[in-house]
Amino acid sequence: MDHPDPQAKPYHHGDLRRAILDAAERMLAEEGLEAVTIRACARAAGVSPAAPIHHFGSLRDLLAVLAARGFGQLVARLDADLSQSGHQGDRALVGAYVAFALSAPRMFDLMWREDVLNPAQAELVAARSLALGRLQFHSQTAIGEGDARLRAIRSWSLAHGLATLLLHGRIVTALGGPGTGLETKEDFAALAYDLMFVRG
Amino acid sequence: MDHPDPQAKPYHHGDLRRAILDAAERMLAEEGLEAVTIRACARAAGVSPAAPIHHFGSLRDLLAVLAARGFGQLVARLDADLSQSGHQGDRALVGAYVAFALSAPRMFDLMWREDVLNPAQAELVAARSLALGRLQFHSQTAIGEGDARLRAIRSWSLAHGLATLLLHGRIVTALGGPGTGLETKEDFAALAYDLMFVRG
DNA sequence: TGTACATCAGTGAACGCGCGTTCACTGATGTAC
DNA sequence: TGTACATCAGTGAACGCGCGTTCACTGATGTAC
Repeated sequence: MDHPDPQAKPYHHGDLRRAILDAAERMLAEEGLEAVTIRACARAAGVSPAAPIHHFGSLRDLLAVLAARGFGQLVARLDADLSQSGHQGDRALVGAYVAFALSAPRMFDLMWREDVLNPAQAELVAARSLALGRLQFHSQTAIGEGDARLRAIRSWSLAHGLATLLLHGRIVTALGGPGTGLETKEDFAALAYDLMFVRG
Repeated sequence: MDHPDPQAKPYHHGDLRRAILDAAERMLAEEGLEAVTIRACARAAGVSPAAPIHHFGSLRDLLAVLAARGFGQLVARLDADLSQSGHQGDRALVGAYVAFALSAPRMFDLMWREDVLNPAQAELVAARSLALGRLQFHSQTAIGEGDARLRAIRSWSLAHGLATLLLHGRIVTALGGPGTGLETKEDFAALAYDLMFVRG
């Protein structure tokens, strides 16, 4: 046979870095952050435990690169949902932000878990600052009174707080429940948009 | 000598449960969550590692009881700051909530770290639901338009999001900085109150 | 006031755990000439 | 087109780590009679 045996594992993988990240992302979503270890990623990719270290340097750096992916996904979602929202940018922003958090809860959590990842990792720094710039941009596309920066802080805080509390299940427990019309996370996600219209 | 030697460590401590919690709280504040281990608490209290287990059952339960303390402290702060705030309850609430988070950042973080504590621990369940009830109460003391429950969700989300983002240092990085008038966490804490007046 | 006994509080040695990381190495690839 | 050699990608065995928890135990306290 002059063609290589397709069963034979080649010594060089070809795209191991990506394969390891894919495995990490899947394990994060399905089994949680604690399941994402150097050794588990290596097992999932079929390589030795030293291979991920070779590509990422350490677990903290691997998790940072994974979180960078998360910020990239957030940006993609914001851009897709808000491309034609016009004046209502800051309102739609809250909805899109919360929707992202609910669709990838463990990734969203990881993105803020600076105790467990290397917050100075280069890819993460780049992806995060890009995402935060986008947040600021979208929050300022609305016409309204007041300091644009204040509006940005308010939109982001509201979105982040609502997303976080929803993921903890606390809002449903404390303020929702049967008969209240607020029973599922989806009810609250839909509500996110309305929140921006509440006047104090 | 017919009085007991004050140097001699008595076999029974007298108030070991409280002493362990005190040690845990101090280590949490000074060294971070990772420093709070069964063995470290035991060392700090001068007992064997099995003693904390005897009182709390497990590390997850110990941390839950510690978080229950945190919710108690939050309630105390809210009640103190808001006792005579009149109509502006929901606005002062955001300020008080953020001030608490900034004054005890690691405790605030622990209170929401359900991956690391036992969220069903009895003391924690009681303290948390008391605190959430207080939040709801204070957010509804203001006169204003709209659904009271929506207003409560908005106030709490805004407070929680702002507190969380401030603790991550992200708002200062993204939107503040030298020359912006928003440089320190204190600047932002003062701002929390103002945020409630922004109109969209 | 004593005594017997149940219960509570804490001991200290030991176990197993899977982990991240290191190390000297080998297999494979690409490149200069 | 071939060859020499540097560089890159991955191996696999080993190390040390402090941890949470268990266990059979002992010292101390309180209570019934």
